[in-house]
Amino acid sequence: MTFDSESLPLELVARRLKALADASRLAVLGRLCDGEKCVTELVEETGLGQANVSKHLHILLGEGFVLARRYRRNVFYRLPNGMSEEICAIICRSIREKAADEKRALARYLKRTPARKAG
Amino acid sequence: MTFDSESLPLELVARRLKALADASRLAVLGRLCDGEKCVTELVEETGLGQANVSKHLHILLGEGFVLARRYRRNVFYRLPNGMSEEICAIICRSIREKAADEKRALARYLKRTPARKAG
DNA sequence: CCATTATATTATCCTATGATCATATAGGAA
DNA sequence: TTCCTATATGATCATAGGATAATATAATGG
Repeated sequence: MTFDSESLPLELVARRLKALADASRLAVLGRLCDGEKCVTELVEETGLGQANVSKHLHILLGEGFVLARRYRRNVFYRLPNGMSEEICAIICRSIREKAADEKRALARYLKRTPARKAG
Repeated sequence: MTFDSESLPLELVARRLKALADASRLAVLGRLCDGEKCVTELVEETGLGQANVSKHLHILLGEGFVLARRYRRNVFYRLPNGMSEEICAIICRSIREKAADEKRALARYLKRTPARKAG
């Protein structure tokens, strides 16, 4: 089956998706699209608290959405591959398609029921 | 940028991902891979409570992961397109790759430090 | 060693979310 | 209408998850 519920526990899949499904973590990943960044840079660029960023990175690291290396006092994080971009591209596309659908539906509706003055 | 944080609010993307990121909802979607099902069938096949299934379907519907049609007393739900399968395929693949990586790492480790009797 | 900087961790609070039970609504048959 | 079935909704509870502040740990320079 497509969802692999037999071979892979759904809990695992859900956990991995959950790691992505947070606006702050998406913001962090977004900043890492520019390239490797240390925690302090991510804190500055996202406006999130340091502890907060650290924890989000921990979650992302645990699910393999980022890689880390230490250099001197800094820990640099980076995107390991195209996985997260791939997923986000799908989601973004689906949101745009839905918005387009709703726009068309609204247009049809307005065509049926002639415009009236607002208020 | 790859994550589209400029053009699409990350909250929207996160919300859509959250709708997928739940084992019960993945189970429901998995059952729908066979084809259209009514709520009662989904309740039987997943073992979840009826109210529970209804609510999960509501969430999935709201984010466009399922479509619904009423026929007589039943409401039939179905998958609209390949979106969710596509995402789950990526996640499943990434989990398998991670598992394989960890297996290789363990093998290397065992090679370095010779086996000892357990306990 | 101590001081400083960078990151991680812990404790806490608050909100969001999932499960369950009970109830409401919708659709159809008698 | 009344009854039955199918689905949705509301109330409640328990738990998970995110934000923050304070503290701990790690790395380096003096």
